[in-house]
Amino acid sequence: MRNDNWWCGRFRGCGYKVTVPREAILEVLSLTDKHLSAEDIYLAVHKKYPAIGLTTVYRTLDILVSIGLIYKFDFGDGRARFELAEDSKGKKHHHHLICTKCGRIIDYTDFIDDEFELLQLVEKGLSKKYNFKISGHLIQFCGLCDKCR
Amino acid sequence: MRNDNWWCGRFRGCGYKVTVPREAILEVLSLTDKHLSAEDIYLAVHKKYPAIGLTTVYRTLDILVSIGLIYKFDFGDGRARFELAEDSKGKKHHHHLICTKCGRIIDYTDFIDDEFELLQLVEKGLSKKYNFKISGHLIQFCGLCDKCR
DNA sequence: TTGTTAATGAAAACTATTTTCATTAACAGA
DNA sequence: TCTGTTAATGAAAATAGTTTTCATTAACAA
Ligand SMILES: [Mn+2]
Ligand SMILES: [Mn+2]
Ligand SMILES: [Zn+2]
Ligand SMILES: [Zn+2]
Repeated sequence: MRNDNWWCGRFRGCGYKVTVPREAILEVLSLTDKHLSAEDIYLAVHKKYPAIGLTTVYRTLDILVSIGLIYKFDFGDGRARFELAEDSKGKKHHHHLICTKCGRIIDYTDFIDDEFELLQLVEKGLSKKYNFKISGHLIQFCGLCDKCR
Repeated sequence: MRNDNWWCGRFRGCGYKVTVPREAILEVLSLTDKHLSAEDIYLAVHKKYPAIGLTTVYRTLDILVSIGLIYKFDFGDGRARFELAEDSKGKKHHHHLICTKCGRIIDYTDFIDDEFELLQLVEKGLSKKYNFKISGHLIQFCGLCDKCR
């Protein structure tokens, strides 16, 4: 049992082994506030561990999404982007503001309480009406940022 | 001036010619309530006009998105999906409920007024705080549909 | 320490989408 | 209606993100 990072428990609990690539990938994600693509992560990880392959990055990201440690987003630039889920560290639940010109992403938490209140109401209503088990939501605004408008 | 469909005006007004492929693609989109992929549209159009190519479908969809006649969505299945914008015909503004297991998409308009009210508030606040010119929003819920839960 | 088996990396495959380029058709003006 | 200009088109090739294959390696339970 090499390491006792906070994620090892969740990882082993789901039947996955704790490996060097997996730890390296999670470290990269936990040290940034950006929304990284698989290749971004590969390049960052590559600096410290040049032997880790892009395939492993993709595979690990799939697992991390499936066990809820990270979120996967599509911001319309043709590649998936990832960010650590909020429950673990100091991360707060937030939504996104996307510049359609330069691709800049802003995390915002303003009005999140008002949004949460409405989300509760809507989720409840929808799950009853459509007999849906709702597990998540996506809210984002798009437009032009201060530099692009 | 061959045709006088409602979209011809908008089309010519933006400097685009009205062509057989463009009309065929818009017809397919206006006759369905589904969320079609480029290939879906290509196949549908192909039945009536076998000469129309997939490339033209992609090109036309790009234009239609850029002039606001259709919306482009990513529902996580690896291909873009399209649907007619609401302002033109009997279409109402709506949001989406997505089954993560079978991929089913449900258009819902329930609570849309409450959502709209909040969106107004949030858009106003965000555009002031971040000096963003907001042009659109995306709201969707994901979970398991009645058949998959 | 060892055996089992999941995890890995390189290369190839896959797939949605875009680009290239020669040909065709829309339509403004005559 | 006819014609010239030029945007639009379709086939094929290229691109790029992601997934699959398969032989090798490493995690970890015993
Ligand atoms: Mn974020
Ligand atoms: Mn819809
Ligand atoms: Zn911008
Ligand atoms: Zn379903």
